[in-house]
Amino acid sequence: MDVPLLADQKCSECPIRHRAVCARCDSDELVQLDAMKYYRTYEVGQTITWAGDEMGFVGSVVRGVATLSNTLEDGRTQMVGLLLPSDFVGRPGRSTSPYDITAVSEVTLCCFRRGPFERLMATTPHIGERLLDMTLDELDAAREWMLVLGRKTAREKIASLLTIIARREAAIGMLPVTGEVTVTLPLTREAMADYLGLTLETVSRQISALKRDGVIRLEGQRRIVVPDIHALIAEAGDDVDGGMIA
Amino acid sequence: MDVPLLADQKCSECPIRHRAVCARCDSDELVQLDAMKYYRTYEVGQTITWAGDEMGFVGSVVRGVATLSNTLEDGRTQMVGLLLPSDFVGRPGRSTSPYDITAVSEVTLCCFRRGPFERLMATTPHIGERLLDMTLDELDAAREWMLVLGRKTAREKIASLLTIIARREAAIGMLPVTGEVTVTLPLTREAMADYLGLTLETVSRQISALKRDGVIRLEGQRRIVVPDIHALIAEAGDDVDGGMIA
DNA sequence: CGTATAATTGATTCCCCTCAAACCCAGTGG
DNA sequence: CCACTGGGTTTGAGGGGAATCAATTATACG
Repeated sequence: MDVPLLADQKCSECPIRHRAVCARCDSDELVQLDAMKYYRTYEVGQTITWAGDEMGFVGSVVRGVATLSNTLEDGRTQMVGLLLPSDFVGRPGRSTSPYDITAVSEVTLCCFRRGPFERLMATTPHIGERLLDMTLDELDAAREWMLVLGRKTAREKIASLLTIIARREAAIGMLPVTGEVTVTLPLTREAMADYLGLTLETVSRQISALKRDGVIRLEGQRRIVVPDIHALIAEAGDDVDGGMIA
Repeated sequence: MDVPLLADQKCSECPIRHRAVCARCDSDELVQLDAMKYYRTYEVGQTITWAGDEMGFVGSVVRGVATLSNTLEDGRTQMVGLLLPSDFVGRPGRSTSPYDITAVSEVTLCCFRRGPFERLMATTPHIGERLLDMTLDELDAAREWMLVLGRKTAREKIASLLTIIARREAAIGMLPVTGEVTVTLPLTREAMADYLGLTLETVSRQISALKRDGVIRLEGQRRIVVPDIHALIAEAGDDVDGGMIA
């Protein structure tokens, strides 16, 4: 790994310090969090928690990508969330997750035991306020995704996913996103299909079609080069772009 | 109308007192809310706000049903939320809604001007806490709906919608839901289609099919009788029922 | 009764799923 | 060095479920 060991990292030097649930905490509050936090790391493919299982902690994704997904009895699964660095895991006041949570790359979580965290929340409005904002953002994202799932064609779905990942990579890395963009897919074709409500074959076919039409180029199978981000956004069929991408 | 006029209703006697954003407020806080609240009523079909427009207030649905929906340039629309009594409208800290909000029945809102409400939130943790809980519940509901949109067949989608409405009516009315249940649809076929990511023709066909198969009966076109709620739940294809229905 | 809106039903088309085979590539071990 | 493996991916052939286009029927309302 080319990242420093996180075992003893101070909150003040944390890479997600200004975006995570602790973003608005002052230095006193940070000291308290610092004292109660601990890190956990998950391998590629490892399950962080199964739907319905007890989860003794909540926390933030520090590094890596995890997914939330729902499954029907007969095995059909739908991904309902993509957790990137700074996203919050778990729900205060509830000890189980209604979703399977899975690491799709190596993931590091900054964890807090549920009880102490809830007690801290009760006395530290900054945390609850930040969590409310983050939750409202996630709700907006979930609702935007409902439009993708319910009304978009397979081609538009693929373009939407690539656009979203480009946006989020831009937001995290603070990179200006204009002209030629390279997106590194954190997901397999199957995971993309589960996110988009498609089959993996259809995902593969549509990616090939976008490549054939010159909208994207592939470098290996996880790197996608987008020569003109606006052409991709147009393929997504959205009304107006969200403003994150110039 | 068979409901009393709400113009001067006291919060303490409000029908949604114990479920809305004000649920945890003590009597002092309630006095403050009482002083700043005002009611607005919308006709059937009236738009409460267009996506992107300024909205000077937030509030709670007191009576009636409203919908949140997203629309693409070419007119495809996807409903992303159903607002029933006690649901919150608007977002603190943001002056526009990303969705169209429409009254599908006559709707009464209990409104608060944005500024005063946000100031009250800053000093009254009970409100923010309740709003966080409500938002987390809505996020769960949105994610559950993503599974419906992404992975269920048309027939399962219809059954899922009927199940959800039955659940929510039960929760609001505090009625025990067992055996034969009657669901009053607040939505037209087209609105159902927009919620389910289908066309109105497919909605109609699947309702006819469920009727033909004895899973439901129609009384008029808005009342649906479910002889055996468990048979309907089975049609929805869900893994395990949510526990609200015995 | 006549009009408008909502709902049902039918005929046909097409997009995506299903089933199936081949391919690519990295890792492993003979 | 190369065959062997296995996961991930691509591509093909065919079928099915929902969309589309179109007509008819019900319901509400003046």
